[in-house]
Amino acid sequence: MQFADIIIPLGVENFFTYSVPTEYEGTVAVGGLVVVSFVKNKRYTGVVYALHSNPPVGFETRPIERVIEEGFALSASHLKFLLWLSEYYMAPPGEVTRAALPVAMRLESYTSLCLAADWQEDGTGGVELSLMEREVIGVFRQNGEICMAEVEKLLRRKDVYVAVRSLLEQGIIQVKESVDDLFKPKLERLVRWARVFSGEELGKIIDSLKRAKAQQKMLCDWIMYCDEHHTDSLPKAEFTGVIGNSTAALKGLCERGVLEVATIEVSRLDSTGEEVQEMHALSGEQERALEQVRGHFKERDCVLLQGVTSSGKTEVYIHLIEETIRQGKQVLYLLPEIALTVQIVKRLRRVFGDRVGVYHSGMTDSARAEMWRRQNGENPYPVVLGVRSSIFLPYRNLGLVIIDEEHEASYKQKEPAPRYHGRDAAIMLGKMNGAKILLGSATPSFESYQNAMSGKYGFVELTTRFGEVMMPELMFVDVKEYRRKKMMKGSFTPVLYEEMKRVLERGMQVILFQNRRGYSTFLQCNHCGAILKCKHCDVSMTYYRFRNTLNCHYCGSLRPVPTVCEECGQGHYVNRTPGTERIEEEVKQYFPEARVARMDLEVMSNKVKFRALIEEFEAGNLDILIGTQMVSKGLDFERVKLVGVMDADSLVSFPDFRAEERAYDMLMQVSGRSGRKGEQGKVVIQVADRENRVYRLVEKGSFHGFYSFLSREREMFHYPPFSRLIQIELRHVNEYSLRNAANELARKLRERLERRVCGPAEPEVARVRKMYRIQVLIKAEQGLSLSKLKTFIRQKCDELLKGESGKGLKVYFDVDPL
DNA sequence: AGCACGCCGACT
DNA sequence: GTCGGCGTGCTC
Repeated sequence: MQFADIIIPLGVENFFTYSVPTEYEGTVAVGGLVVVSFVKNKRYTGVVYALHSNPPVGFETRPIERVIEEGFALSASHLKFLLWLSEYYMAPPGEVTRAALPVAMRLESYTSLCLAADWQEDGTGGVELSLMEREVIGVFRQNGEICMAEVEKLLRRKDVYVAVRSLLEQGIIQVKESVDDLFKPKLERLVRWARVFSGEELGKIIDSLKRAKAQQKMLCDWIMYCDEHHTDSLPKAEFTGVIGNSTAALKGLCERGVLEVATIEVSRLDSTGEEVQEMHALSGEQERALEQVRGHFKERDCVLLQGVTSSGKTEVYIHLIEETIRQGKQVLYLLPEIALTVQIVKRLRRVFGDRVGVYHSGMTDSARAEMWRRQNGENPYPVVLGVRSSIFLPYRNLGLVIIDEEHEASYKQKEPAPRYHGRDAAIMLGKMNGAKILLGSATPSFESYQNAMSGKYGFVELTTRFGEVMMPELMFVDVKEYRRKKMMKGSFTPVLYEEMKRVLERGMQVILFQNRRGYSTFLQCNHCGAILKCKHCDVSMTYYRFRNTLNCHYCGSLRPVPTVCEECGQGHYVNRTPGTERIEEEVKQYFPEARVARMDLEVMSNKVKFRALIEEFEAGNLDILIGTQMVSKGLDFERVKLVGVMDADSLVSFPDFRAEERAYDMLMQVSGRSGRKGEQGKVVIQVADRENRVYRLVEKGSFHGFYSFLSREREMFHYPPFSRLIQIELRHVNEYSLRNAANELARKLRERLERRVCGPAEPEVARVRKMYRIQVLIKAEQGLSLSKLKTFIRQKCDELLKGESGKGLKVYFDVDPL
């Protein structure tokens, strides 16, 4: 008898052993996809992890029900890659598999029931049927093939299970498991109103839910969400994320007939029929860069290409892609976010036409499945352009991996698990496939730059902007000074105000950049502008108003707010929290003529609104665009002559050891928006903390200087790239139990890891959906065995979970957190 | 993930 | 007492 260990694509830790029916022996292979029943008669697509002949003890195995053929199997190297990911990021294989297989391929069946074909009305075989049983039969007669939940709904009661069960046993009804074909337009689950409710009705329902607090909360949140987003339905996955993830509450609301989970068909993807054009000729510098990249690839797998904005990195990529596919090999081109880089898709398609496949989260499930199948088949796209999840597609003979904007934090997946880094995973994918890897950025991550400087990666630079585009003029303006002189116009220094006026008078455009601050607030001296930092970690401390204390997000230390400024001894600390809405109001006040628009998260989340706004601005129907981070990326506007950074201090003062690195990047990106062809643009950067070293380093304009200056500190404090970090997050409903558990864990870990253990420290958002969170950070210096370390950590966490303080405790790992 | 089981608090 | 909500554990 043969057995197969199967990975079920759920967040479960273990493998599950199934028996291989004799007719499938030889067909079932490691990496293959199989259909198995798991819990009751629910079916899942699983991945074969191993085949063996050791009968498991302690439970009966169930048979594999079906083997999925037709080119859906994972290759050995694909499976190996997924298992590496699971191991490295301390994520259960099931979780990784769930991320790797498009939803449409993770079929799960809905157990449906119907009347047995051979059953006849009068042929009760002498057995008396109960009233309930007869009612159930009636329902089936009317509705044909339906599932349990529907029987319950139609009969408006929940105790039908016994009757259905009994009917099943008598053979009057039968289970009909329909396993859908993998290609059939797959269905998406949608949460929506069961019917239309009036406000009055909703009020009554909310009142009636007094005893069901979770349901009440969920319903209220849902009503608010619908109002805000002008919608009345939401895919279930999103619903779980945005509204709440209590399945019990959702179920309750469905049973009450308030909401329903409907199954909706989703459509397929389109293809481009664009004319293929010649590649652009490279400039001298680009040609030289390309030559250097080729040279490095002869000896090394990875090359870092650092190119200032508009230096034409993409053109270099295009030439490398062309060479690679000419050799019959595949290319993976990774981007941090597809939405803002439509231009790249266009450029690639202009040269490579239909040889470019695009893969991103905006695609429908079936489209993703189709892409997956195509890549696994005879005629895969030679070039895949996509976001981080593209690493999960099958690759035949990968020759080149390009990771554009490799420093972008959005490469790191946070929720849902697995928490992997798209860049690092892609590097590993490339290595496992013997491909070359090209990392590109204007402001590389310290990790990659360190690798380049140490000689592990090849390093190539592009230092001049392409064409007649000049670098903009940077002006740092001291807000503090004008504030003292009472010369501020709201949030505008006279310098920024005058520059804006000048640009607007010429009919040109302005972008104002206001950093989105997340939840944390920091304290700044109202006299000298100094920002309060932690004494041990060199990150700004987070201010908690209700406790009036300062908390270090990294080492966990707490301290009261000093009454006078520790730097100048004169001013006192004030809370800083600006916002884009206020800036908009001020603009309207000071520039009543100007046409203003705000681009924030709301606009960003709506594709139609976003595109409309960009078009308006491009067409010159808007004069001023106010935005957060997003305006710093990918958007090129001809007529923008001025970029104003409202409050650069908020970039620098994030409670994070990477804050300065990110601030540097953002200032560079923002500057890149100003002044395109011919004319030099201006960037006005308003700062209070004028002495901050980041500004000095930005002014000097040398990335290398910036890196060498800050990397010494990173090394001293044992931060990446000189150490690896593993973050352990504990969650619990009870704050005290959580603290106890965290302290116990930290103590256990310290027994062996000693000073490598930091914390427990409270995260910025200390409570999420009723769960308190706390984090323990492990710093592993170079040379320490990561796999041994992870085993040790996991072992200690398991001990904790099994012990007294493990009740109700949840443990999450984040390897290489950002 | 989703289902059964069991605890606990409200209500006849 | 009993009913129903909500947290916990398990699934081959």
